[in-house]
Amino acid sequence: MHSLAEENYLKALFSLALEGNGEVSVNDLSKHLNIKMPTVTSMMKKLAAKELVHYESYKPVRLTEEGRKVAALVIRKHRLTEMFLVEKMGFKWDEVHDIAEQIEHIKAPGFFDRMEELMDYPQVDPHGSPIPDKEGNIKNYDYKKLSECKAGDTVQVLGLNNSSKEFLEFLNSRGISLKTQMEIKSVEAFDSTMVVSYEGHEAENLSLKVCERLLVECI
Amino acid sequence: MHSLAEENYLKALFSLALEGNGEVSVNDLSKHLNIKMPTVTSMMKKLAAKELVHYESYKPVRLTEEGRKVAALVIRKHRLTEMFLVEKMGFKWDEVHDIAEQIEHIKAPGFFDRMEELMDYPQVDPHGSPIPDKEGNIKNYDYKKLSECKAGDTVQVLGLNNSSKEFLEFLNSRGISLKTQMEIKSVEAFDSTMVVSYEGHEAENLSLKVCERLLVECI
DNA sequence: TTATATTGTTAGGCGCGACTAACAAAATTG
DNA sequence: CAATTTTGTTAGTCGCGCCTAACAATATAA
Repeated sequence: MHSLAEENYLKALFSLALEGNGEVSVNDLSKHLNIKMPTVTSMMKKLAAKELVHYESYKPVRLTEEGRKVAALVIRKHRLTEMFLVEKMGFKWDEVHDIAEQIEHIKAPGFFDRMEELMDYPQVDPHGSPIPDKEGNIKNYDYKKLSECKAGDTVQVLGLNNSSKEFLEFLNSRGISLKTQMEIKSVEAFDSTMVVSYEGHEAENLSLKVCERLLVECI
Repeated sequence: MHSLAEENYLKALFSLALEGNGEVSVNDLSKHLNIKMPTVTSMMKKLAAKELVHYESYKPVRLTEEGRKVAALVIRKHRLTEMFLVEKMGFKWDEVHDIAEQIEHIKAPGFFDRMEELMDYPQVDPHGSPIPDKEGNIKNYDYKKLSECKAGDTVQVLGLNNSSKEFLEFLNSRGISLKTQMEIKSVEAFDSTMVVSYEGHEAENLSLKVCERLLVECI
């Protein structure tokens, strides 16, 4: 079995790999986890010895197939938990991350399988991120960023790029959630700010930073 | 905050104290936790420094008021979790211990409070043990052991003394659960074995070992 | 292309929570 | 009460996962 620390490194590698081309620098890992570089280096050696990562000195790190699977299974537990907390326990989407962060390390596959069953096999978590299956396979939706759409498009919010507490609170304050449908009224040429309208909001300004974090589908 | 190891020591102290007079020997702790004595000694020093136990060399250990409270709050989390797993997630009473053993260390009071609310403030866990309140107070039911009853008594099972997997499986095999009502047909003078009858079981033999572990109320 | 900045590694240390070996105190018992 | 057994402590070690200080490699810029 893998330690809590190992699981966190694998999870970090998984998500950083998604943002880039699959290769992750020790530095990025260090910053992402808030752990000093020498510690990261030595953990990379350990994970390499366990064949969970490909690692050579001074080269970026890649997950092995096995490492990717382990990471995906932790992420599965995280996302099932988040969904369960929202769907079955009445938490808000901005309250679930920290709890899920702890529960994802519980060693009891049946517990998570039971959650899944009780929710009738959800495909995504409360932030629109896909839930890996028991084998660690992830269905890859490729949503557009809202920022890639153009004036006149009508879109539906289906996911978030980076669901920090601050971003979720911003969305709450604007009444935006998953499934919200919006029409792009205009895009400011200078700074890419968008004016959008949706249920109860006639003309809301969304900065580029926001538009890049909203994942949508044109409808 | 207290480490996982510390919480486990406190929990062990709490339950061993209940079995005796409140004093627990290093040896008992060591055996109960499956941790060698020197390790226990040094943890006692650490807990004493944190004022969670009263400890002097070569003397038995007692929880302080604060230590008792911390232990009770961990037990609260354990028992709420067990109840939630059974009531809301459909697990059997003999499946929940190991999962609860892990979840009890989650640091997220709101999570457990929400469980409690969803279950409408249960008073006992699936094995009949009382659930401490948020302040760590435990309501003390003093049930009788079945072994203390006599032929002719009619009793209701309300709790278990020591709910090991093996004992729970034994009870399952005999169709005995919480709330089961039984009449004591006879008590064998030689070895205290009881013959009891209950729903669907005309004459079941229960050894002294079993009768000492069944907590009942005469009705 | 050399100087500088950034990134990564090595070496050594630390606290935690476990361990063994050796010894000391207390309890039991002959 | 003395011998023995049981219980408890001290001293020292170990792996884990973190750290800092110092140095080395690579990348960037002058």
